[in-house]
Amino acid sequence: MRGLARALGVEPMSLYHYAASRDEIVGALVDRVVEQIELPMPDEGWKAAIRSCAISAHRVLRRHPWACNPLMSGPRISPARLRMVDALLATFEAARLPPDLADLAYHAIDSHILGFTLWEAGYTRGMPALTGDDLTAFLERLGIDRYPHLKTHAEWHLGPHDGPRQDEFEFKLDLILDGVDQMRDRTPTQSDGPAR
Amino acid sequence: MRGLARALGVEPMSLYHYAASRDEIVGALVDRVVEQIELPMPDEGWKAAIRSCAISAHRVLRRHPWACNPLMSGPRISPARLRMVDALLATFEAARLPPDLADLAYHAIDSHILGFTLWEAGYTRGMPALTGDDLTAFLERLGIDRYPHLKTHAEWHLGPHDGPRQDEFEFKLDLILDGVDQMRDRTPTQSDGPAR
DNA sequence: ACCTGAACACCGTTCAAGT
DNA sequence: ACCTGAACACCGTTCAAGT
Repeated sequence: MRGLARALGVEPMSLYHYAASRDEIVGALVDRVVEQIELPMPDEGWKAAIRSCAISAHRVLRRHPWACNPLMSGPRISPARLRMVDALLATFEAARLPPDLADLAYHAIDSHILGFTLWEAGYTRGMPALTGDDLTAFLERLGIDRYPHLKTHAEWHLGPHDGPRQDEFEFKLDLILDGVDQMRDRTPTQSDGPAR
Repeated sequence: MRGLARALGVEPMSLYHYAASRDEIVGALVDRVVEQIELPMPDEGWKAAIRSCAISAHRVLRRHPWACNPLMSGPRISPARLRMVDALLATFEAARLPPDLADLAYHAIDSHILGFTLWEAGYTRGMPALTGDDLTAFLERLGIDRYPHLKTHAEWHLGPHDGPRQDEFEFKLDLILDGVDQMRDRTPTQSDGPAR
């Protein structure tokens, strides 16, 4: 509040003429972020549609990590958020997922988008570009020798990992999508035929 | 700080004789939480071991949701945390996962535990035991009719879901574990034989 | 060694008073 | 209508001073 007021060249209390509370302002800002997420395009198949929407959400939220916590805590009833939820559910429905599987899949995707992005933000913030020497010194200081497998893992990280690293968000996303896809094949829909 | 001091019947500044900062106290409390998580037992197979450790972590963290954010943001170098990370990596190593897959799997599990639990906490906090009538009124007020698929989904939630609901944490956890397992089978290890 | 009073630099927010 | 001064009830933290 005070910072925003200063940026606007105004006293903090003036803000309360335009917004009822800090939460209202944060909620509006979150909505501007969520608006930027590309909605799933149903004509490319449900998996590809969900996939590109999730990747878009991740890319957008990575630029605004502060928005993850407001989105996760409390019922975000912002229009953009509702629109996105509706579009995701529409995609599952068009794919003829049975409602209980659609529910599981939707929650899995939603929690992956928000949870992973927040986890990732904390992770990269915790590792502030430590170069090799600083990192080894850091590791020594906290008694890395008592954790041999962690040490091996850290040494592997420092070595030359061959080839481009797989994107971790997409890795986990595909595990979810492929798993749901397999369950969909095993659970026949009401019409009992493949979705067309 | 002030609340803790009041609970101890002491002035806030006295605390700084025992701890350097608020973060130090929070870190110590987080460690007491992480200590309660059951470590993976290697003799039951890597999948079952990781699975029961993750479920234990979820159960513990669900009782202390405030610990998720401190665990995610910043490098938690607490002993219990390091011990758990080391045990997870040891399990992947014993299963002869190639290091790049072990890295992906470990991050997927870690982000699932912390990210999902935090997501879940916000979700259940946002839905504070709304009974049917309150919820329908709430839905009407925010223009649910503009989101038809969300409306269908909400109505399904209100109806009688047949059978016991699958645990969502375990659902996503198994998607990760099974997916990693399949990738392990496709990627031969150095010794080129099945892990014994 | 252990505790505290006074103080500092922060928060979000209210309300009556200004123009 | 739009802004603000003064004030309130909060934070975490420091430091010199108490016992």
